[in-house]
Amino acid sequence: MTLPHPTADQISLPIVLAVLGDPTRLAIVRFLASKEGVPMNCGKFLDLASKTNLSYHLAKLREAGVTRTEAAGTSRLITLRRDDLDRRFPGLLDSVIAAAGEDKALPAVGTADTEIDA
Amino acid sequence: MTLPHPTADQISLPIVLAVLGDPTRLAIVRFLASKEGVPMNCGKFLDLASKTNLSYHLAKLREAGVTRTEAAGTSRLITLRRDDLDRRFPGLLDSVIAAAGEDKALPAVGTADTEIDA
DNA sequence: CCAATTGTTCAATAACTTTTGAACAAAGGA
DNA sequence: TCCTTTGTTCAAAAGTTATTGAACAATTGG
Repeated sequence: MTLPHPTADQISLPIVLAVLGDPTRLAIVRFLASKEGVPMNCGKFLDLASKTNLSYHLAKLREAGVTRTEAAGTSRLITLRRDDLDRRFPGLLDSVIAAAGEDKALPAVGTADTEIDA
Repeated sequence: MTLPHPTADQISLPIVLAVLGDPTRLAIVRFLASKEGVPMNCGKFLDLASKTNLSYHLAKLREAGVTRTEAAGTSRLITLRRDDLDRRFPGLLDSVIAAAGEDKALPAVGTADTEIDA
């Protein structure tokens, strides 16, 4: 039931970078970061990709150690592993998120549909 | 003759992250960062990959805007585009390089062969 | 129990990336 | 000029990643 997650020291920098290098996953992470503290389920990301495809990308993020996924009834709660990432790679997550904000080519985080029912 | 490089504002975050997510390219960037100021030609990276393969990876880095490549006789001078990257994505390059230093799974930068003839 | 909700798995496919060797090109020194 | 050095290009092969739809599983509410 409990899904496999790497421990903090198993998190690999190249894997984290490669995982964040995908625009869909970067958008997921930005959205998580913009709502830190608010529990997110997969459905919250449905405007970013199809349900099946989200399952794939969320698994990639989890396996890389970027997110934590916990079962909660029929839903899953997805959170950023900010503590682990900050301990392991200080400043990295913040600079990536800030950089994403600076990249005019990227869509703004938290668009219409995803905003409802916060 | 002059190879194509993106302008600073054409540099894309997801592309930079994806490019740095490859272990060979991350090693190249770490090596460049450890020798900033010292002009590097492709041959300096020959312990990281074959000549042909290096040509491929160095082109990726250049096209992403991470490095600059200038022709110099029969050689090419490769430099990190630190100024452009820092202006565009403040702190990102430094945190990636620092993170690479923290990642015990990555090989140490600047190994034997690459050290000769600095 | 039944139905709805939420998300996963599977197999197929498409698309991209990496790696390789052989052949080529340009510059510079003997 | 010829040879060496340095690096590129090309086509092929191998490997990897992303995307899709159909089928499945688990939980919860009626």
